[in-house]
Amino acid sequence: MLRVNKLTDYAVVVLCDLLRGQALRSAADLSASSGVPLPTVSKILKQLTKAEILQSVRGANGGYGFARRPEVISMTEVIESLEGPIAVTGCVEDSGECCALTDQCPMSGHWNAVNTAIRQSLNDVRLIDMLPESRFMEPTDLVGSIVARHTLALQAQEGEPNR
Amino acid sequence: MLRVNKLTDYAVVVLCDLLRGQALRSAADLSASSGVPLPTVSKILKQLTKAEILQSVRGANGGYGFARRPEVISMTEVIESLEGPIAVTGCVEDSGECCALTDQCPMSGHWNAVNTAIRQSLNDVRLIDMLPESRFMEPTDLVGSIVARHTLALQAQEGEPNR
DNA sequence: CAGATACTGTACTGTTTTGGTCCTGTATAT
DNA sequence: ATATACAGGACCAAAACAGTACAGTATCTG
Ligand code: FES
Ligand code: FES
Repeated sequence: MLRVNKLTDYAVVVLCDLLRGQALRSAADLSASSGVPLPTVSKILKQLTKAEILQSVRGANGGYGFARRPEVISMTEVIESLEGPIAVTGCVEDSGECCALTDQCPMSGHWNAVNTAIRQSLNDVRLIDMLPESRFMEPTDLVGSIVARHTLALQAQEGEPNR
Repeated sequence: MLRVNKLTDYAVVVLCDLLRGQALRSAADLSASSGVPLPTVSKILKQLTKAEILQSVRGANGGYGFARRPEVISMTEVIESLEGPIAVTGCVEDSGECCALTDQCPMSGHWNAVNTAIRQSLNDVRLIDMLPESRFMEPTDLVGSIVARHTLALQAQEGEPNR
């Protein structure tokens, strides 16, 4: 049904959890507060880190935090980091394979239309759009406050507001 | 990777095949000309018929044809007919279930944002957009000619240009 | 009416993907 | 040193999927 992985689902839960709270939270901590079992949370966090959505700090008092300001993170990135490039079929370019009927296939690459359509719309949904505003203050202040808290807490280290 | 079923993939191939050719084609015929094995094609056609995208005629000289003019068929319909309602997670309304963490879930239903985003963009892609124009004439004439051929061939029977 | 054609519905099975867990290794703080 | 935490990868059970098969029904041809 055009489903997103369960892991991706969890990822958003965890990320939202991380969005309000200390800048650095351990996997165990996030597991407890989100209800997702530790090994699973761990797996997710590792992948998000590799995708440079999160950053990690090892050792005692270590944990995970956002690698950049959360409001620049789109759902495309979150989804792609958990399940690889968005490619509705094998026939979409840069996804290697083509379907078994390559030769006679009447529409080489036309799935791209569908694909880019989806990707496009996903780009417009940001991670913070998944947050229930109710738990914060006025929507208008929402972004500002999160950013403030996190960018402060993210003990400097960089900026790269890429994209 | 947010993949669509392989069956859905095939469905589009077959539908495109059906888009150029007689109005009524048997499953065997479509199988031969598309390269997709008969039992599989059959399965697909049955589902498309149930979704009222195609219509079927039983008996000798029977077969499948479009149930309505092809240019009003969106990819949303095609996809949904093959894999049920588009619902990226179990948490989307009218898809029954909610994820295991229902109670503490920090964003009840916020996947809806993603969901409608996808559905919206999919609505803008029509089946005929999947056709390789190259096999026809000028893109400008494309829609018109297909429509002409098929509406003629569709031996009247109705109109319902719904949506 | 007989026989052939072609769709309908459903059930079954092998394969692939996914979800979830665990274990070994490495980095950091106290 | 030792405890804390992340990193990476291997592993297995469960679920979803792809593909096939078959018994049933409708319709056309002659
Ligand atoms: S082989 Fe690429 S669309 Fe079918
Ligand atoms: S329980 Fe519905 S979003 Fe998690």
